[in-house]
Amino acid sequence: MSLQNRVVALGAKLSPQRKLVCQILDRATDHPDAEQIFQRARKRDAKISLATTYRALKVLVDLSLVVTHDFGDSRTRYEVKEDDHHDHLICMTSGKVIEFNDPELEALKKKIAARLGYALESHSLALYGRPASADPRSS
Amino acid sequence: MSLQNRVVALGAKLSPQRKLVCQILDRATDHPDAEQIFQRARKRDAKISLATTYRALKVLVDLSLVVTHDFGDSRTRYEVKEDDHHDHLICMTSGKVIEFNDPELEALKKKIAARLGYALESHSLALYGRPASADPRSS
DNA sequence: CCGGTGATTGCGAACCATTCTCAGATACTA
DNA sequence: TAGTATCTGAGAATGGTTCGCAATCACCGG
Repeated sequence: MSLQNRVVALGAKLSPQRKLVCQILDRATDHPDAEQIFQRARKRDAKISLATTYRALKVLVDLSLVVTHDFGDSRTRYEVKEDDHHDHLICMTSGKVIEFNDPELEALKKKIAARLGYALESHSLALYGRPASADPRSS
Repeated sequence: MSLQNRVVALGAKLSPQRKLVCQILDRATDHPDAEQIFQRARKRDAKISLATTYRALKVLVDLSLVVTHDFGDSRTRYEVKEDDHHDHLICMTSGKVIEFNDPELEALKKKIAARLGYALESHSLALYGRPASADPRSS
């Protein structure tokens, strides 16, 4: 189901601006920050404001339809929350973000929390690395 | 070896202000942010500025003697880098930060990066959970 | 001891991402 | 169609962090 349909399904209002932000996130293959989302939104609605972009993103995050990431720079990245959870590896050479899913890792995180007496609610993980193979400049 | 001695060992200057910041970090058992470190420094040097506190922290981080953490609020936390690496679990009920070391997790992170073709250089991990036992309000 | 050179400091201004304020525009309800 | 609540754009405000600058300090050769 598309992000905007899920917004409606949850009973939230879907203004033209929110719809636009939903569509941009649905189509995004990268992990854009608010400014990038705002710039993309602008191309289809020259009047949309950055504040409204932030407000739409907050609504989506509050509905748990979108998740945020912090990749070490000081900008919050946004991504549609999919059923298959994944974490990220950031290439320190090219800046590229690689998604990965590792069931063993997921299980281990829960296990560690449980061992400490906690029920895991969420987590943030980012791996930072450089290409290991022959060409360290490859992206 | 104390943090300030390590600074000297690396050939960096140790001004009274930097020395003070080093001592505060060495004694800290929590994960203070810059403002907290500044307030603690003030108690022994009423003239020290917040900017100098930030500058001293930057020197220590650049020397890889101190690491930073982001626990989801918008303040950077500082911690002396010890030989034994650990990650953190943040209690969403009390805000308490629990350190843990899990060799299996460390190995897995490296393995995942390697599988993707990367050499792991660093990572950031924070688990967020709530007490799993009888009393969900316990800290 | 003394001046020179470069690093460090305190202060306040500047920055940047994000949030807030507020008045006007919209949308649903009755 | 009026009433009420929500949303929007614009720009000001905020909070953590960094910068610019003049004053100060530390160390060196003489």
